[in-house]
Amino acid sequence: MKSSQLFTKTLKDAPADEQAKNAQLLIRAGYVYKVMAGVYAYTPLGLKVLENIKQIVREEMEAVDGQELIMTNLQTPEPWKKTGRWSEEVVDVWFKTKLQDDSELGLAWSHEEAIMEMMRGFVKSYKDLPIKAYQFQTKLRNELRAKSGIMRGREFLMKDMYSLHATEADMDEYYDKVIDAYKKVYERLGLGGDTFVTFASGGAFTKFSHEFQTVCDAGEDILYINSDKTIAVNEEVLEDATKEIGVNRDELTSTKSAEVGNIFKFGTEKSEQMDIYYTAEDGTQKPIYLASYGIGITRVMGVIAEKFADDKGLIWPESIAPFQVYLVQIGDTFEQAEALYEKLSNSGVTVLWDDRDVRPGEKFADAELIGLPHRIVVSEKLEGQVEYSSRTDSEKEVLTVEALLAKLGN
RNA sequence: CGGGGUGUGGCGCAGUUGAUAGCGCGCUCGGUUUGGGACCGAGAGGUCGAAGGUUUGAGUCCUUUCACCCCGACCA
Repeated sequence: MKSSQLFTKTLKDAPADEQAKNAQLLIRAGYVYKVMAGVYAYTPLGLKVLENIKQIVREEMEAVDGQELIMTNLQTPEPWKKTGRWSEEVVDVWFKTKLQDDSELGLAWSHEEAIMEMMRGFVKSYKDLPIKAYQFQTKLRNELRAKSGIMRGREFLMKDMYSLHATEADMDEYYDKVIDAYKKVYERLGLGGDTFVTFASGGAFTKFSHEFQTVCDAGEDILYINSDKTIAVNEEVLEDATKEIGVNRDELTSTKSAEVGNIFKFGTEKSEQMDIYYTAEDGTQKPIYLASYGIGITRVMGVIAEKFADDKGLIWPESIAPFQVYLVQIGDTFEQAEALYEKLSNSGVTVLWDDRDVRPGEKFADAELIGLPHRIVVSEKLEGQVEYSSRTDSEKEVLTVEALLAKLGN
């Protein structure tokens, strides 16, 4: 894509009403547009990042037999009334509205009840289980206070998967498989080394649920980690968890972290509350075991923006960058740039070609702000060769086009 | 929801003791430039978050209200 075709413009100054680093950089570079507190639009560059994150998550969910679907944002109250979660005392983030005939609706903040209601008609027999279904959906939550840019919004994109099982053992086994799948996701997102599976507070029916916490200064949680990084505990449950696993609190060091995933065993609670049963092999009616698995897609994007940025701008991991290469065209080199653009595109390398009629300094500054992994310069000075540098290492090398292609792995 | 702060062109800001708005960036046109956000000249663009009030006169004072940011509480 050519830079001249992007409708977004980069900004030298961040808006004064944003403090969070992720929001400042994402707005300055043209990835997001703020509509109101906690509500952001994703412009073409930002959408590409989201789609790349989604694709990684999608592949790993498919690898554990997840089936993708999409549920609705408008929800009927009945299923939520059965589980008690329509009550604003129980769930205080509901956006509620009404149809013209005055009947009530809720705007989706989660989908456990919704998917169970849907499954009522599909799960009749033990032969129908297990079921693993996931979606990417916009969640709407009327948070008292939105903050930290796109890391805690009132409208955000989430991957939520639900698994339904005939037995607890089957649920437990699958739950552990999803933990491994999640680890692969964070690994591929470049967060592997800094992301921990932690004990977290859960409902009465599971002593602990698990969170995936990524070390991040902008996070809202405090994580306690041991020296060889094999144990990480959320401060919320520090007392109980240290007792449970028998570690001494003094052996743990604390760090700020952001919750990038949350998995949860509901067990048969929803099934029983909603009166949804399957027929077992022996002909009896039995409740369904439910577990849910969330990853905040937009939050992950915010965490990555925060963690990897430097004083010049964003730094995207190769796996989710909107384009692989920022092509800086200097001087009267349009045809050379075009040929290189074609060549790279044909070999599967995505390129943002800065074809604008602006001075080189501005292009270099924008290359850094936008944060693509690789920068290539085409200039008359280079006499047909190209200059390569990576976003994380300012050392430049002059290469032939062939050598460049080899370097980019083609 | 409690506390603190801020709202002036797209963005960042200035407007002293009240006299109907100014700077930088960006934008348009012309020219000179062209490897690290150039320079010269000429322009366009705001009624000062909103409503009400005081006053001959309000961006500046008063009241109400809305929005945004930060801290806290909350986050099933």
